[in-house]
Amino acid sequence: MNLKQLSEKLGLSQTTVSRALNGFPEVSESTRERVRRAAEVNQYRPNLMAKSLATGRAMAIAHIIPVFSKNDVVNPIFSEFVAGASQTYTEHGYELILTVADQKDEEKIYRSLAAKRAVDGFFVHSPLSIEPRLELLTDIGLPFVVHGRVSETTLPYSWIDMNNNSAFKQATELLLDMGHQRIGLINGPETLNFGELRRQGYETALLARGIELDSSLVYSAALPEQLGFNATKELLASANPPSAIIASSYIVALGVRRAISLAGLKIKKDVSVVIHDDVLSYFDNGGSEPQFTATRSSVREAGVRGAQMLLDIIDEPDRAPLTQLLEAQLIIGASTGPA
Amino acid sequence: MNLKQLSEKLGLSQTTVSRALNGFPEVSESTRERVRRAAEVNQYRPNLMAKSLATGRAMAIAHIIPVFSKNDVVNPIFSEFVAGASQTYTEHGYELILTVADQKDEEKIYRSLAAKRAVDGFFVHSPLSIEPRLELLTDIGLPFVVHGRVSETTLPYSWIDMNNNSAFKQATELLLDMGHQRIGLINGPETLNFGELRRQGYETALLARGIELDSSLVYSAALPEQLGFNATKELLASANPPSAIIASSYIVALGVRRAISLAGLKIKKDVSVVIHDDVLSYFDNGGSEPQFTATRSSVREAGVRGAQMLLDIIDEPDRAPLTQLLEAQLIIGASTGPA
DNA sequence: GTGAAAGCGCTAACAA
DNA sequence: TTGTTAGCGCTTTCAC
Repeated sequence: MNLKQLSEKLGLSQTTVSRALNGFPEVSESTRERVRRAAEVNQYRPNLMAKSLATGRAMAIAHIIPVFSKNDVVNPIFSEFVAGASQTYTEHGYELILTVADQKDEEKIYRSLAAKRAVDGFFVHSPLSIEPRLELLTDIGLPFVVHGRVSETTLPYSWIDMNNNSAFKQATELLLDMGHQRIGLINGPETLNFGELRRQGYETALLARGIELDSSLVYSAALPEQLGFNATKELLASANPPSAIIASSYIVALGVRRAISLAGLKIKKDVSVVIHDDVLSYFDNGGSEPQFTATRSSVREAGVRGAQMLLDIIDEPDRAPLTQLLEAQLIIGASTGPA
Repeated sequence: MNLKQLSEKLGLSQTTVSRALNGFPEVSESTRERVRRAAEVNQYRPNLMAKSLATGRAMAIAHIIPVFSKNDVVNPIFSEFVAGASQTYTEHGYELILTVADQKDEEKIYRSLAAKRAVDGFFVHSPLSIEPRLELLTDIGLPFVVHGRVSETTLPYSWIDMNNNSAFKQATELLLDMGHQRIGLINGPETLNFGELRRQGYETALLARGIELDSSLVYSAALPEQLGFNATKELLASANPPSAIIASSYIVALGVRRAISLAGLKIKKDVSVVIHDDVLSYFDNGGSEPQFTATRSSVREAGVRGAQMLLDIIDEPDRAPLTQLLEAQLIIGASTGPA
């Protein structure tokens, strides 16, 4: 059933029916009600393409997830973030267009989506510290929000991010408070902004206590599961092994656990920091439950809020860039001191 | 730049330009080349909405991911599957519309997307053993492919799935061959088809060796990480604990590992079965690398192929339903016998 | 408060 | 081989 058929059935013009359904003020309440009811009964849904063509709004947002190599695993936090965003879009009548693209194809994809008029805005994931997409998107001219931040730029842009720096600072401080002096860090790639910030937080905390930085305690790379495993194995086998390890992601933590268990060491306590779904610190495990559910739902919440920001920008394109820094929560159990 | 402007620039009609660009045969090669070049130079991209309105094809596929409760974690395998599908769609000029929806809203979403003419087909995820969406989608009439299978139905439908049954049968046989007699199974929800099939595979293997089924060795539920941890703790604490445990998913396996490590047991060998990204069996870990990369990329491949199936069906809607059963690969290290 | 008509940008009969 | 024309289904001026 389309507008024409519905309006004929009602003995009204398309105009009036359209106005009634879209809440225009000049329609009488009685007609509006009659139209509403008929639309309901006949399950009338405006054709999205026709509507978009007429209004110039695609009613869709694109999320572009970059993968950095052919077999790069898609970070599970995207699922949660996107799940949250999807919820917001659905509530506002928008669709979420998802494209998982090799990093080298990204520019083409952004441009193509914009030129085709297929979307009203973009969500940018996995920002680099130096981020060429910022210029690209500013050039394209459609609204966008970055999931994360870009450290080196003078371009204004909107973003939503967890406070990675402070979270890692806190996690490190916590370990220091418990008496640990040698703390390993297995970080994500430091060309990505969050990796840079996390390392900064870690170093800030150590330096504040007068502890010298020891680069042999820090690993940083992609390939997270293997990295976690190998790095931990090396750390534990070294002459002067750390008594605690901070793992920068859920996946890395898997490898850490496996290596610790293999070494015959017992984890006496897990400490989790809620940054996305990442589990940060491993040591002294007394058997407490990691808070995966809680952490996952915090990413989803970030997706909900980020999407809301983007829709706000679309509605009012000339406002100044919006930003949101979400404070990470430390989830900890009782301290038992160093192993 | 739109068609009209481009055609005026070229001194041709819109029709000719359109035909040249869309590969219609009646255009002379010289004009076609001239048009192509101009389109390239001017970065012309047909307006998607206008094109869709004119052709009646949305050039988009919807993937609807159900979540079963508010804080239900989105299974990471979806990321990979969707990543693979995205790749196929991009190559064919389709967009992927992703909606993560509470299960109770699903019907509304399918119907709405179809009624709005926003998509040309659906991908159905997380099928139940008894699946109401099958009837719904048959009623809606748009092409669809199920990621997984539905056991109880007479409706014809297309699907792509891993052979869960045979994979779990093989995994169980492998453990049996190594001398294990008491084998735990921590399964996903058995109302979901894959859970049902996995249990069947496990039981088939045991029965074939004349081993009696012991329901106290089998757990089945959602909440995978906690389930894995709690179930393993119980299993290990029981009077007659298993010497090997089959974990039905990556997330469950996390919990299993944690519980094993806490119990002071050493995992001597991991056995992984490549079904999506799931890690199935835990015991006797000698330190071999789990093949996460390989397993993840196999899900992605399933996404690539599944999307291709759906596009094929869209191109030729009257063909019989297509199906693909992908055989799971066992990835194992050397056997060391029971713990 | 309601309607007629033009137009969004493209495709596809039908003509030439 | 190319062009003319009529839609696709909706929104939006403009007129009544």
